[in-house]
Amino acid sequence: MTTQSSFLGKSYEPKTFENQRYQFWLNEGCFIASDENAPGQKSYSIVIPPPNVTGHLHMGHALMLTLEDILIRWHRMKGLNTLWLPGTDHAGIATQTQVEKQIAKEGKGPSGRPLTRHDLGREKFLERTWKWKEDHHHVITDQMKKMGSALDWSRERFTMDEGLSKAVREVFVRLYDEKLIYRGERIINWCVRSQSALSDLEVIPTDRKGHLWHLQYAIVEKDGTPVKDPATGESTTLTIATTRPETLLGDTAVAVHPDDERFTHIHGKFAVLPLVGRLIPVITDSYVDREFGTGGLKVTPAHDFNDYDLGVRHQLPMIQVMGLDGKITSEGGIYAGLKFAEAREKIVEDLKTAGLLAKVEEHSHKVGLSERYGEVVEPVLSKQWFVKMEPLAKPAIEAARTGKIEFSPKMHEKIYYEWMNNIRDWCISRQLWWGHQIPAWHCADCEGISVGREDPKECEHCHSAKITRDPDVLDTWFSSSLWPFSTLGWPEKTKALETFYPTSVLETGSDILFFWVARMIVMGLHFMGEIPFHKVYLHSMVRDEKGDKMSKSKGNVIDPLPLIEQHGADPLRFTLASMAGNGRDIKLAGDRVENYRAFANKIWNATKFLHLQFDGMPVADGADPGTPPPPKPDPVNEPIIAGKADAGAWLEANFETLHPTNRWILSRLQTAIESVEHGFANWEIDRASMALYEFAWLEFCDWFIEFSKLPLRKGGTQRAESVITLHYTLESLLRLLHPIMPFVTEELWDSLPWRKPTNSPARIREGKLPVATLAFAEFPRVNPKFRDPRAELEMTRLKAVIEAVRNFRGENNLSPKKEFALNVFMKDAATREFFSKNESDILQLAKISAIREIKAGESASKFESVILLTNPAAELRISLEGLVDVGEEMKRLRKEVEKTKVDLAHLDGKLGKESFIAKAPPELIAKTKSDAVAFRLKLDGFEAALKKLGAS
RNA sequence: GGGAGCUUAGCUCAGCGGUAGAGCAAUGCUUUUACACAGCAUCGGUCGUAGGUUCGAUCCCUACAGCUCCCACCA
Repeated sequence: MTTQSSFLGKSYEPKTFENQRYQFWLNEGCFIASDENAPGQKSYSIVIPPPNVTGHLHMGHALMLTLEDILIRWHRMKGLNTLWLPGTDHAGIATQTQVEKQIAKEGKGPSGRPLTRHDLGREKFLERTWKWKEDHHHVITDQMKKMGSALDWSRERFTMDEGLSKAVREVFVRLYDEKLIYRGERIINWCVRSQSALSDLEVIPTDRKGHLWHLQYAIVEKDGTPVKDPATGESTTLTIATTRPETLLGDTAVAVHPDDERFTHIHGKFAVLPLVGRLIPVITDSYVDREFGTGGLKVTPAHDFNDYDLGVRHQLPMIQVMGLDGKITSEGGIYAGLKFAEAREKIVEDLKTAGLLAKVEEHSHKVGLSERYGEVVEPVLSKQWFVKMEPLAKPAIEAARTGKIEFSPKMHEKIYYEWMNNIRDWCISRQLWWGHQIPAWHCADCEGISVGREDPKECEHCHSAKITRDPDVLDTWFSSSLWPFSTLGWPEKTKALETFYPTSVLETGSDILFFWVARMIVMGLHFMGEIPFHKVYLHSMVRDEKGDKMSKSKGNVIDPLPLIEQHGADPLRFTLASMAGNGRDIKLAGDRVENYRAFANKIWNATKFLHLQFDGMPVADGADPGTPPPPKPDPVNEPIIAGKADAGAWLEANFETLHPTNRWILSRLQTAIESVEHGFANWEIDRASMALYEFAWLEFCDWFIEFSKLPLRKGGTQRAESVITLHYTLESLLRLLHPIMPFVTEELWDSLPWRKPTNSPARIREGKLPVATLAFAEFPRVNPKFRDPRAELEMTRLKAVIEAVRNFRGENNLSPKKEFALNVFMKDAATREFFSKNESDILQLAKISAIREIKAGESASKFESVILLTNPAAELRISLEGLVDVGEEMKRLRKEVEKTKVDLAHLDGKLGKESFIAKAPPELIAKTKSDAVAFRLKLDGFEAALKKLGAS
């Protein structure tokens, strides 16, 4: 035997229960969704944005996990067949790099250099990477569990597992057959560091300080004779400004604007390529900006996206001078073999020597850096695989336009359109090993390509057996784009797909709108014929307290794990939930988490307070959480709730006769439920959080519990009523809070004497008994019967009286121990009734020794202070003798007078304006008038009191 | 170059047409048997600047300034 109050520790100590609670949920299968909905049941599903399989939990993950878990737990409590599908991403470059680093540490290759993946060979390297994946996979998944995420782990997927690989292959083959995937030689972004192509999105244009070198090109006729300048008769030269002089090796033209009169005489002529001596044509194109630089442009089709377009337009040769290895190719003549940076130096030097460098300017321009490594990415000409996006994008744009997919915050929809309307083909091949190898075989004989669901034995065009598989793998985002349906079993027609596709919501960081969200919409529509999700919720980036991006190099990374360790997962979750506002960046400061830890502690202690009311009650020790606890004898409330186990039903039945404070808190609870419901439903989770915080702390703890102490002490019916209200409200509050703070609410709820076990359809199907958990307890619903405006008004009045006295006490620095009597002049019968009814509460909470009514004309003392209330209509008079220094009190009164005067002047100002009277709405005028009357009365009262004190 | 967002108390942010709000911080008083991870009270703001619309503007409109982000091919 033990007592209820010893059930809970002294204060909130999350470490003592978080892991056990999570384990309990897992053991009981609380997060497992059913492949089929129960009769009449709806489904709700979210697929997780899969974190990098070898990654670590960062604040972005923590935010994502919190927000999605809130939606998931909320819907599960509302009775939906709820699936949150977990999984991880193979993250091509990131993972491969980590394994390469490990290999490099292990030893030296034959040339004495650190080992590379090439020393191991593709097969061995992939084996190593799989092992690395197996070894590290648990790190991130364990960390996700620490956050409390209610994920259905029985359905966990990995982008390279068998099923998903099958889906990837199926998609590739179909798109290839539909001619939506093609292979072509294009200019692409080449990352020398990773030796791979990158998509446009993986290149970050970054401001770099550089130079603008002005090069001089001699203009000649086709036969090499110099062209004379018509004005001067001198040999013509064209000066061209460039930020990348080394690319001149690959120049195949120079261009000027067709209407640029400065250059009319050189149209159709040729330029002598400096240092190289090659003759290249002068072309005209309106793309050239006359204002920039010298008005002349050098054209390097193989190494610049714009020049590539120009090259295509004018059918220029494309000379690849920058090699994939980061060195100048043999096309670069004497510069061959130099690294790009070295070549630039040498070329500038040589230009100077040759007198072809007109001038050098400082210049700031954009350089493409690799998203992954921050190193310069070079545009080069290369054969790659592409997805033709335009036809695929059309239905995806339509889906948003017709409202089938909604974006929140709204502004992201615009960004989505902007990108989708100007979409470019997606380069999907990567020269890596870790990933889905492209299912295409090249024939050595006919050069044909064979693509198929099964590995071919021979070329499908010429039947030659000399075929080799394309070595490239697919962009990681290719498999991610299939995630909403590949994870549910596609291309098989599974029950899970039928039940959970389209998913309900896609929630992720706004930074991967294009990388991921847009592409999922495209793929979902194309392959499922249906949108992949109904709503897109995009959260903002988490930054440090100064608003700076968190980065390892800056050292300002706030790691969620130590915060969980220190304060618990719930406070971290509450912090993130309360800051996930309107789409602006989240500035996270550690002390916020501390603050919400205090909140958790507050709830903890409120629950302990409730337990105190049951103190001494016998309960079974070590109750098995898996079985419903036996009904507990309840000596306190048995007489009242006899036969009725449901506190809510009892309160509803007896609502009319409840004490106003009880009716008040029940009424306020309905408002809280409404706010939470609205917040959760409308992607305003911060508001839902704040509403709960305020209800729990300010209304329930600060006022209701304080009010309840008196009846609890009194015993009898009053006590029973309070206990039941207290229990009911707290129990509802815990259910309301559960989606945001699952651990502490479950721990506390499980300690309650009257908790009811519940069950889920998935568990029922397995024949499992109900279990005591909030995981699928019913989420509170507004009960209109508990709405009570009269009780709320009564409480507002009561609070006004108590606050007025506390205010007086506070401003005069009076100790709460110092009790004094309150003389009250009551203006009407209703007020008189109010004071007599609430006397004990006022005495208790305002620390008053007695309330005495003073009749009209009667004055208690000269030394008294006056506090005027309009609601209830009363004057509180407090005798100052032996209590407060008269001078101090006069100061306070003068302050009040000043304040009231300002308020009054403002109102009078309004009322004195004819235009206001003529045009403002009548209700407002009436209210302003009555306010003015009240303020004038107040002012008179204060002035009279002041006068009296002054006279004494 | 185009676009979006932001600018409210020392800090982080709500409010978005009728006399400015919260939390934290600061200050004072309290160890009152849920909680000092607490209670009560106080201090603190010409709501970025300048115009306009309106009886009335933090809220709507215009311009400007500062910050942030996204997109884009200025060599």
